Amino acid sequence: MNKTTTQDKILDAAEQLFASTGFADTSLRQITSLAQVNLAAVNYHFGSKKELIQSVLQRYLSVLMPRLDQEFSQLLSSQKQNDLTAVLSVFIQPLLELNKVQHHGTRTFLQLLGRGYTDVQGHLRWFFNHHYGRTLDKFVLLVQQACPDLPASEIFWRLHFSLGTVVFTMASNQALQEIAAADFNENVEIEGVIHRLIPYLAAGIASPLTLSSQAH
Amino acid sequence: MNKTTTQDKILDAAEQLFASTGFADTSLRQITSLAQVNLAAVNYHFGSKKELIQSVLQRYLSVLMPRLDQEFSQLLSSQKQNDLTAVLSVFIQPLLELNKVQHHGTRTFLQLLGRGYTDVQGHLRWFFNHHYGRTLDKFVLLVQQACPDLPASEIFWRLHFSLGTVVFTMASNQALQEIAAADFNENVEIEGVIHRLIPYLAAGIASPLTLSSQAH
DNA sequence: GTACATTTCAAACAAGTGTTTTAATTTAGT
DNA sequence: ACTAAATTAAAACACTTGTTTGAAATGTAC
Repeated sequence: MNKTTTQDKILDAAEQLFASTGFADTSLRQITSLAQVNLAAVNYHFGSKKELIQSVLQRYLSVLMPRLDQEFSQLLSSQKQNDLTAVLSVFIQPLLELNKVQHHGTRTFLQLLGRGYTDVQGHLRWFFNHHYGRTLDKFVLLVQQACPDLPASEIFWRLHFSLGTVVFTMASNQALQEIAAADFNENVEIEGVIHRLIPYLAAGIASPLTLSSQAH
Repeated sequence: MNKTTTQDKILDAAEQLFASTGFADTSLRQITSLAQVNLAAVNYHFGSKKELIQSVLQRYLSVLMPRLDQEFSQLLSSQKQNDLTAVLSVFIQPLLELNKVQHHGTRTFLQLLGRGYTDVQGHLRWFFNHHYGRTLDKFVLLVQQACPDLPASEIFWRLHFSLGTVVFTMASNQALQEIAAADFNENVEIEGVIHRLIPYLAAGIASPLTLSSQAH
């Protein structure tokens, strides 16, 4: 048979357009046109555009987040002192395994994540925290254990700095890849970007407290 | 007298709405309504929404960029070896002086910068590079001098990581400030955020090359 | 094969967008 | 004060958006 349902055709087309153009700048007509499906099918199967967006993200999050949660728990229960690079490296494998759920799943998901935080500030942030807040708490705890000298507020800021790095890099991933290819003859896959990110993030998060940063 | 022209009323209202809501999500009717000005005035005085956006940014960039350019040139001509933190710290004073051009000018401009890079990918990027590419080149050169061990391609990636940090932090500045105030009783001004950013960015950019990052 | 529920389809809807038009008004020069 | 230019104003334009409607088509169970 191998028939893909209308729902799946919509999800596939939507995630592709969302990743490359953003949520707000992708119209339902573009999606249904690419999916070769009637316009009304989106509202019939998903209810609204907002719910379609959440469904697209859920396909990845439902695979990724339990996997991450398990890794975090395992690291938390192990007695040995975890250094920051080890904690951050936990993301690598689960992220790369998203390539199993879709062609270029890792790249697509990370781009979607970037779009999710830059395009819409409201309902996606809530959606994510509401569903996966517990998992996130475990990660923060691990970072705090790895950086015992940093006050919680400083960690808060630095983790958001890091979120910005990841989100922005992934949202503009295509443009960056093109520039890197043109200027440096580099052809970096998404895996390469991840491996470049980890040391950068680890160094930033663990940077020593300075007088100027403490004063404010 | 003290009469503010229609153009200025539009610019003031526009920058305020653009900063808090983004360029795409702010309509001309919102702007003209807040400015208490006729809708057609935008097209009459600025031509189009796109040109209005550029004008809003220009008010700040025309002050900031020549100032930065001068600082960069000075640092380049000085013979002593500049360390990365010193190079990054060059931004602080010129940025804070934007408070002279407008109330909360620094915060507003940085938020606009964030919106500029996340909302629209196309014409603002071109606009910025076209007008201020030379200044940017000087900055990149200074960073390369401060990090002689890093290959140019690695610096390229890390500077874009850093751009992401700044842009994302500034775009979501309001939300972050609110969380920090609620969770840590912290009331951090934009100046405080800048002083927290510098050590984080410096550590990330200067982080040592690792085997894993070199392999990809 | 008939009855029922599910899904598809073309069309229209209501609301919002940036922009243009045309006339009225204000401002400035002589 | 008169004329010409610059500005403001209300209205309409052309277009896109997400969503809804009601009829046709398809699938499913008895």
